[in-house]
Amino acid sequence: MSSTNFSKCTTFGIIDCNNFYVSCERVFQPALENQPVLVLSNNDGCVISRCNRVKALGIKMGVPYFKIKDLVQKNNIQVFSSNYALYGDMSRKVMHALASLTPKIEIYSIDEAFIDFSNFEPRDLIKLSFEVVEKVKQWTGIPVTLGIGLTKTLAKVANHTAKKLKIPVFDISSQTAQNEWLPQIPIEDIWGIGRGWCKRLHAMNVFTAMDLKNQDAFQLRKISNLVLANTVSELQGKKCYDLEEGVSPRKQIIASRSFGKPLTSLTPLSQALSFHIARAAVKLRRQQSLVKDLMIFLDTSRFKNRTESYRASLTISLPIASNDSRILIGATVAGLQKIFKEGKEYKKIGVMFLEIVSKKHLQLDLFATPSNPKEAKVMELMDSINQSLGRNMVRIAAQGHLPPFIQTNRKSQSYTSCWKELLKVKASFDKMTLGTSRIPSFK
DNA sequence: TCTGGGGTCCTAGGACCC
DNA sequence: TCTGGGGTCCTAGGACCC
Repeated sequence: MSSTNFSKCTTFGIIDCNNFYVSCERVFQPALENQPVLVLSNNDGCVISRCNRVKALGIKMGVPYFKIKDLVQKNNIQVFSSNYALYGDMSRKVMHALASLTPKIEIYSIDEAFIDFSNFEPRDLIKLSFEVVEKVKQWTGIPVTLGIGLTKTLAKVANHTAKKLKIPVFDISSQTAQNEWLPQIPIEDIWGIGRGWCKRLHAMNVFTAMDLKNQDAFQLRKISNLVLANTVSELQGKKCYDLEEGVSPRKQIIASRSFGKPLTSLTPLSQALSFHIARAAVKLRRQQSLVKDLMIFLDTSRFKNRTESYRASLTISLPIASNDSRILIGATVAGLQKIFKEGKEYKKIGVMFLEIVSKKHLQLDLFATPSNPKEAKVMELMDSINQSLGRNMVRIAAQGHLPPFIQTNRKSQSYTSCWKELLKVKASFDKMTLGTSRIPSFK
């Protein structure tokens, strides 16, 4: 391929933070750098982030913590409850750095972003990629891996390969690289191939990324679905997914939590539900949207037997779409009473905003009274107070006191979101020699 | 004793209409 | 009482992602 042709090719990069939550904890506690570390989900339930040493011990993603406690003790693994405020802030820092170093990015998840690498000469591209990895680490402390390919799916494959090879950058754009590596990648490691498809593809003697690439996307479409056919096309280098810039508003917002200990009576359940509705409403207002239909749900433990288990949900349609926490909470109180059943041990409650509309396109009911603009001001004011003084500083009375239902025993400090918990750095200057490059020691 | 939370997209099938 | 064929829209649920 001539270089003129090459410059017209679309090329994608994907950058992925290594063991993101663990890496965030390590930034603020460098002593953890060479120790085994893992991070747990809400209520310290499951393992959701592991450093390489923990992975090597065979501790799988999503495994319940109580099942590995012995292993943790034996190997002296440092365990953290999740600290989402911290991870969110670190994510913003990483994305900001990335945006300043590359032409165009799409934030794909808390720890991943696609990059538009089109129109680069291969040599420049590799040089830039190494620079990006180095600068992100230098500016944020977070180690990252970068994969490059002709499509998003191939870039993901490249990223996966880089991690396997323990190198910071890997480019799978060339046919040579694809011929060498695709036969070594099992289909379960491909973006978009989950457990269900994996099983069916195995039955068709498709085991590796190369096997899948060699399928006829058109024929496969007839017995599968669009997503799988697109994955095959993308492995063949035919672009199906573009870079999506800007943040698109959520089409659905969910807020729910499991309880540390089961709840049995209506009042605390109602408070917990109000708490989640208020959280979801903040997200709704942030993206300038309103909700028309919402669903509340209630659940006992997933792991109970059938006779004891109970789950129920109720969809509520508002007469006029709203984002006012008071209206949303008010609308659900009666609904919760309807689905609540006495004598059950509830483990989880939550809300889903299903039908979300833009504030600009609000349809008024023929008989509805238009909302008072002063009412909207109340929510604005509440959000701004909570933003500057801390979450939940002002809340709706129905939420009751702060939720006692979430258990986190091993949370690190809120280094980036709470003045009282800023990192304290003590420098001792006694050993420092002026005029040399020696750095003071930090405690 | 102890098992996360938040999203997207697609498809099948039912209801309803002409 | 018997009986066609096609279209749209909506919803629940599945599969996948991080």
